Amino acid sequence: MGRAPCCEKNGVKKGPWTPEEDKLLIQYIHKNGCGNWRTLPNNAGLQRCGKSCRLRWTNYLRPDIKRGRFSFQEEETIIQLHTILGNKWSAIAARLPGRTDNEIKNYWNTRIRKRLLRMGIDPVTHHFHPHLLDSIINNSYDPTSQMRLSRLSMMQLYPELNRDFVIQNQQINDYQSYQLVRMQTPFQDLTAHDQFMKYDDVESLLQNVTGFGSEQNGLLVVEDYSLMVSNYEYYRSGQPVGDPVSSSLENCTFQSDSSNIFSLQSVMSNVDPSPTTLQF
DNA sequence: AATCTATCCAACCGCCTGATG
DNA sequence: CCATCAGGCGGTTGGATAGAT
Repeated sequence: MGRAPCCEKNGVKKGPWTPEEDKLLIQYIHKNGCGNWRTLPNNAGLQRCGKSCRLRWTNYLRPDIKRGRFSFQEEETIIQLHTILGNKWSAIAARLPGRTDNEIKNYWNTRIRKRLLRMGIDPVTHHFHPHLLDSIINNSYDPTSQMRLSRLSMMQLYPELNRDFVIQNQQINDYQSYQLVRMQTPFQDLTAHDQFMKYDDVESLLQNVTGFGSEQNGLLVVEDYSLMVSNYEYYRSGQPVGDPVSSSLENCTFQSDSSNIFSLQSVMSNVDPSPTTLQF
C-alpha cells in the first residue's frame, strides 16, 4: 500500500476563501510552518483539501508576495523569458521575486498575449506571421484605430516586404523589423504618408514602452505618472547608442495637464524643429 | 436604470514526476 | 517492483467587476 489519500473528497469545502479561513491558515503556518499539506487542514481546523491550502498560501497569503500592477521591467522580463522558456510559468516566476506562476500566467493570457496578437506577432513563437495580420485586416479592421491603420498601411508602404518575402527572409520576421525600416529612413526622405506613419510608429511604441495608459477622448490617461516616466527612462537607458527607435524617442518629453491626464510633446529626430503635439 | 458583453483573476482540475510503503 | 500519494505544474473555469449599449 502507498500513502493515505491527502484528503477526504466528501465534506471538503471548495470555492473562494473567507477571511476567517485565511486567518486560520496564516496563524497555523506562522506557528507551525507548512509541514505536511495533507495533515495541515485538520490541524488548522480548516474544512479544505491540503492542495487548496497550499495554493491559497503560495498564490495569495505568502508574506513575500508582491501585489499590484506589473512594472515595465517585469513585463519585459516575462516576454524575454517566455521567448526562451515558453509556458514554463514556474521557471519564469522563479526569476521574478514576489510574483507567482499563477499571476504571471494570468497576466500573460489576459494582457501580453493579446497585445502581441494585435501586433501580428505569434505569442508562441514570437515571430511575425502574415496570417495574423490577415485576420486583423480582413475580419476586424477598424478604420478608427491608428494601430490597425498602421499595420494595414505598412503592407502598402513596403510592397517589397510582401508575405512571400517575409516567409523567405528570416532576418525580417517580425513587426519591429518593419518599424525599423521606417525608423532608419531619414524623415525628410519619407513621403507625406510615410511621415505620418513614422509619427504613428512613435505613438504606438511609446504606449508599449511605457506600458501604461489608455485612450480616452484622444488623451492618454495614466494611473501612475511617475512610474510611467520611470519605465520610459528605463527603456531608453537600455537601448544601444544610435538605436533608431530610442533616437526617435530621445527628445520626447511628457507634459502633465492635470493629475492623471496629459498630452505628449515630442520633437522627433530629423523632424521639423518645431515641437509636435502627439495625442494618443 | 437595466441589460448585455468583455475582461480579470482566484481557484479548481487533471496530469506528471518523484517519493513512499 | 508495484501501487499509491504528495507536491508541483500548466490549462481551464466561472464568479465578480467594469464598461458599453
